[in-house]
Amino acid sequence: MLKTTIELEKAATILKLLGDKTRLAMMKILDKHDCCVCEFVAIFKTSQPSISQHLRKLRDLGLVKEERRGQWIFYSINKSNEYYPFIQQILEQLPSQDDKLKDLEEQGTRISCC
Amino acid sequence: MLKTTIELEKAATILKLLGDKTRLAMMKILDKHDCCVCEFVAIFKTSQPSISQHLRKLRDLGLVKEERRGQWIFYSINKSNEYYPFIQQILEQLPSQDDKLKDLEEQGTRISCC
DNA sequence: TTAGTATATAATGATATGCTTATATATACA
DNA sequence: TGTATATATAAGCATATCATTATATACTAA
Repeated sequence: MLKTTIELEKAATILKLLGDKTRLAMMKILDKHDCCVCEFVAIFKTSQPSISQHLRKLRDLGLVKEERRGQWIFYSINKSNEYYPFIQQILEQLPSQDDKLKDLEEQGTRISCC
Repeated sequence: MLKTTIELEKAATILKLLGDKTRLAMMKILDKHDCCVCEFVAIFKTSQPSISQHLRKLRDLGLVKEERRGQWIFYSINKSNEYYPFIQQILEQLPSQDDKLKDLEEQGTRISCC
């Protein structure tokens, strides 16, 4: 168990952000693998702008980082964020979302860009 | 670390519920002490209906239980809820809210009903 | 029974959220 | 340069959320 505590209001802000199934699944996936936007678009049944908007919210709080690699923009968990330990403890309790990525690989979608 | 995992959609629902500073503080307080509604009304700067509505949401998901004691209705954490371990790990990382209760005692407000 | 206290619920309104469509920007490549 | 691809942003809309005020219900005690 972690000893550190986190200010309650800040915790509420983070939990609210994680309290959306798309963002929560994104964070769970990102905790293990970097991903580009097109992968998320393929994984979740929603539009590209919707994915971008979710990522922006996560980025605005510093929970994820973005990095351009050529044509693509890869997102990764920001492990140096001061709230990462708090978030990680939550993510650890969630089932792996690797099956979602695996489905993409089988479809060949993941290989197309990443 | 807990071994159990929790369905992702259910986790998102719970996190969304906890993603409100009033409800999150309530849960943190309830994790240590039972409380009646009038205490919460005194602690938080909001109306009694607002408090009741927050408690209803927590109750609807089975996160808290209510118990009438005469004129008052006491709320307590529902430790037998299947998601309690998940919630507890989150609450553990938050700072104690005992100061809020202490303030009430000093004002004499807590003693009035509880 | 009546008055007072504690709590819940209903109705309403302001603001937030999350999606969609349309468009802008940046890169890759022929 | 022109076209295609990847991503971000803007605008608009439907729905959700959270507070407030008003009212209903339940219990207590005179």
